[in-house]
Amino acid sequence: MMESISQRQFEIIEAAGRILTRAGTSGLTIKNLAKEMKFSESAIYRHFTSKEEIIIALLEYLALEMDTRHTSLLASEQTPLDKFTRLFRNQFEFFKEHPHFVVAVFSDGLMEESSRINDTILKIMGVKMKHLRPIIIQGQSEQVFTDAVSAEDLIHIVMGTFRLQMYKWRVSNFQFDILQQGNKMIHSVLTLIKSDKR
Amino acid sequence: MMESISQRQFEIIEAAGRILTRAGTSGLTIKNLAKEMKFSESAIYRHFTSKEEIIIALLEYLALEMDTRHTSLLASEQTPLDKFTRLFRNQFEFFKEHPHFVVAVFSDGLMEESSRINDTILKIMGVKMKHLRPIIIQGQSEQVFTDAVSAEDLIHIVMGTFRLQMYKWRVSNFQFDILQQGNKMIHSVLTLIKSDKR
DNA sequence: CATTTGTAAGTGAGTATTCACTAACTTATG
DNA sequence: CATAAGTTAGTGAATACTCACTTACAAATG
Repeated sequence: MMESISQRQFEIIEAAGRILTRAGTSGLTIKNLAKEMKFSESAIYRHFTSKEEIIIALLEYLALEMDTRHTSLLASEQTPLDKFTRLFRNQFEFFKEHPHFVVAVFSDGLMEESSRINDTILKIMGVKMKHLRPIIIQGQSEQVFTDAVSAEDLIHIVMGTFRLQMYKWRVSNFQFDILQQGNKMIHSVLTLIKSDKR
Repeated sequence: MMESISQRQFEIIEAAGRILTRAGTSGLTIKNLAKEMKFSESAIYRHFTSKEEIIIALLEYLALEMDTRHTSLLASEQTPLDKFTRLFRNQFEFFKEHPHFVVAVFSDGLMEESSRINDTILKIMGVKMKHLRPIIIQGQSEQVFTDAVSAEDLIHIVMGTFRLQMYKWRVSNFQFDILQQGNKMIHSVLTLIKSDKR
């Protein structure tokens, strides 16, 4: 694990992000990264021991950022419905600002061989679920969400819907407005999982 | 497009499938493919002009196979509920028999290099939706599925749930029983989209 | 204060390896 | 014997990564 990150390291993962957005996972090479940083390939290795470490730093940063973001977002007293809507709106806003994370997280092509990278991606999904789960459970106990389906299954359905939305956005090359489409989709899911269908 | 496929070509895409299952998209190289076929690399090129053609042949085969499979499956007169359940059970059974297709279809690793491959993957998703859509619409008009949410959004939610199930199966290295888990999940989705939640 | 020593962050020219793909030749088969 | 299907032995391009060396600046020391 990387304890904390230097300024230069941060610049590098930002550059990596820009490359991911522009050229996808296969475009993320040390050569391109060096070009983006406007220095030589070998200089990259002054700041990271391997390419894998760069990707993991990028993903770890996302996980941390997402966790703190959601924690502060959900701190206040609100109805489960509000929290639910806020959580996803916040996600869509974040990914709209940083589309390269969509490429990173929703691409399995990113170093299949590395189980560490896969684990970090799963960790990110875990962070999201960590915040979603209490909302769902609270909603169910307050009878605002249906309990005809288990909380875990509700989470699965909601996450699956979200992920597919991201996938569609990505394959469209970020052409449509993810905020509008995403919120529309979340509203539909919400309609489904509410106790009464109104 | 490939009109029809020779016996040898079929053997090659089968071998490609085995490699995908075992080693993922990054393991699918001409060298590995040749080894799997027990002949030299160059012999592959007697049967396909490029690696891209092999992948496309694999995906086209899946699309065709899936289309005919579903067409015959859904021919008989049945309730939308039956059709829905059958459609997905059939899918899970198919992927259980041919897990490499999960790797191929749900990996973006294959995608980036070639827009043709990307298009073929989208085509496969399209085939699935082609069969799902009339079921949903019929179900809505018969009041068995809710119409509080549009058919397109229902399709999205159902497809997203399915895809996430496949993703989980894949990252678990096909460890759990996809038939059991999948059917359980489909039952949950069905509970949600039914007009009355029973 | 002047000089030595240490270090962080660069450079450019390599390394070995892997990749998809090809040319020329041989063998098997109908 | 003509063609289909295989082989050996390459190609150039790309990959992640390493090497010896340099520059700029900071800290330690006589």
